[in-house]
Amino acid sequence: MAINKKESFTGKEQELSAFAKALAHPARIAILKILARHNECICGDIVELLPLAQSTVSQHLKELKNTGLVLGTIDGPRSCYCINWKAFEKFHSEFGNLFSSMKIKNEKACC
Amino acid sequence: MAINKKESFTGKEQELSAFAKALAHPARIAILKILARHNECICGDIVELLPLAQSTVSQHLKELKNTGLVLGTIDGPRSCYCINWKAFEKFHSEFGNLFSSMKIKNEKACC
DNA sequence: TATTCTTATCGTATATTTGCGATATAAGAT
DNA sequence: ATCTTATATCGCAAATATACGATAAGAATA
Repeated sequence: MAINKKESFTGKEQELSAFAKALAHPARIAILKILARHNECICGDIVELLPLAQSTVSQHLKELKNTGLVLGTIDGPRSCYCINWKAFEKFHSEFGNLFSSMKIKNEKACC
Repeated sequence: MAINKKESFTGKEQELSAFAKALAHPARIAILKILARHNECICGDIVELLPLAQSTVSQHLKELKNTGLVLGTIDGPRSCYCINWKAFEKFHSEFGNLFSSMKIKNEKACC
């Protein structure tokens, strides 16, 4: 029970769902927006802009880093994060592909 | 602890993350693709196309229905599902807005 | 060296998700 | 009326996600 069946799906489906999962929490969307807004890389200032504890924010950042949407480097005593635009672009275009490939077949609701 | 902090974020952030969550599992992406591929509404044939039990597929369909991406009607003894193109379009454009609004500010990675 | 500041990680509690089998429900067929 | 067929829901187990405080680790500073 509750065995992970995710591997039974195609690579693209797994990839897309992993991307979507990264955005599946408002805090992570907020973090991405903050990172985009501040041109320079922001570190712990993110914590001050969010209603979450420092450890929680760090966890969300780790998830975004794991999916590749965010890059991080250590800058002296602090950590510097920023958006990985390349991965972001890939995500965007793959979603566009999914949407348009779906629409090719059908456009009419039947229910 | 583990109190739900999702309400602390903006409506748009919550909405977008809810949409993303709907796509955050490969099975649900596969279901959407199946629904798009078959022009007419497909019911339990989805179960045969997926490596999941009937009850599990029904649950995923319910989630897609709850987020509004899928419509369902009862058609005699069977259920008929199809994509809610209107909601789908909204999702698509809102994601596009997020992406482009982020890119306006910055385009250069700094890490 | 001791202190402080920043961030990551650990441990823990709770909530949610995923998945299945069993059962209920509802309509058509016998 | 009973049986079959299709689907939804219930109940449960296991896995993951969310959130926090406490602590560790690493670098700059006193």
